[in-house]
Amino acid sequence: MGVTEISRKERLIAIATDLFKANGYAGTSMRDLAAAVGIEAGSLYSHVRSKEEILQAICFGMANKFMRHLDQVLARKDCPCTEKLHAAITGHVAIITADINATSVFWNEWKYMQEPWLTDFSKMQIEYEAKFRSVLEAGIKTGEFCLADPVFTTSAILSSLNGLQKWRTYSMPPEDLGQAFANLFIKGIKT
Amino acid sequence: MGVTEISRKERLIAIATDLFKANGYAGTSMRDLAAAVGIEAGSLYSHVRSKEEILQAICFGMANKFMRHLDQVLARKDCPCTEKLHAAITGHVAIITADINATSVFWNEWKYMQEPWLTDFSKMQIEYEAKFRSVLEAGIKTGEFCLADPVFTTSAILSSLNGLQKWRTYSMPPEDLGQAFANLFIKGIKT
DNA sequence: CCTACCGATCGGTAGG
DNA sequence: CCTACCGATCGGTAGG
Repeated sequence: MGVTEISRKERLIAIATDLFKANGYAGTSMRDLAAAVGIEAGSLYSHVRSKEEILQAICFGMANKFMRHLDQVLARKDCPCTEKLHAAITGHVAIITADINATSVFWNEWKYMQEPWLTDFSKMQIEYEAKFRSVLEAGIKTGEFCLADPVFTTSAILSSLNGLQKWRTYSMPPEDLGQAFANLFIKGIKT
Repeated sequence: MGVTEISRKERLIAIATDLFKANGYAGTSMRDLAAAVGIEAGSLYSHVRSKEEILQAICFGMANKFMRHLDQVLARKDCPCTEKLHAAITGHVAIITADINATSVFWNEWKYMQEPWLTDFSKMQIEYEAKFRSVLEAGIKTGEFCLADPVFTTSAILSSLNGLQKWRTYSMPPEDLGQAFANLFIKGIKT
């Protein structure tokens, strides 16, 4: 029972993710979702409490993946900042490419959540950016990096990576994208 | 009469731009817009034929601004590619910062347009990216730039710049952002 | 998981 | 630019 319940709910969320990416959260009706799942609209509510609960699951699911990985990178001892930044970038990109549609929802639709989730989510975003920035700041102190404004550069890097969810085509295999981003940005801030 | 008509319609579009940015195209009703403008919902239709016409005006308005500027940059004679790329980046950023909300709609809501606008718009995006990329490719030939994959690098740069519309705060005056982006990316691809 | 339905709201129009 | 309204669709619920 438990297993079936969970997997059906997860299947529902996976289908909703694709629809939210294609048509937006506000542009997707529960009837659209029901049709894609293959049940009647009213039946959705035996799996989820509300439309928004689905959005919350997608957004916080991705936020947790990003945060967990970055925390692992930050915990490394005796690791040059250049290497940490490299790992932070490639890991971030790997999480994106593992689920492009969920990333799109995470990045573009989170604003449709209500309070208190809206505030919690924003805090996570700000916290993530601060942790990411701490790698740049540490690299400036060690002399590995040369950049005037870590706040700016962090935003510029993360904007570029997260923009991946809108790319129409890739010129390389997805698993090579992280390396390409890391090369570009590390060269851009190296001393 | 003509003047008043145009300026009223432009005011309507300006207000719609703010609402579309805040709540999305699908999440903004014509009644929301009417209330913000200060008239009744039905009265909107003496200014615009449909909700989508407003979206078209915003999206193509921005697309044209971006394209016009890039064409000017490409037309420069006896200009090093590094300088052209610098001008392409700072100009693109200047257009974004001049109207952040319109950029957000241009970037996030264009998918809600119907055919044939959808196809026309996509073509413009692809054309813009190709023109932008041609600067990188020319710079490789002259030996100014060193990068393995111009398709990738173009997408990475434009993703970063366009991501500006989601930034919560700036760490510098908006007019300095273009220079900061140009520094980062030119250093990242310089020989 | 379905049927049948709730009140609310949607984009848009007719006629003035 | 307003009033009054159209048919369609929305998120969600009751009862089975």
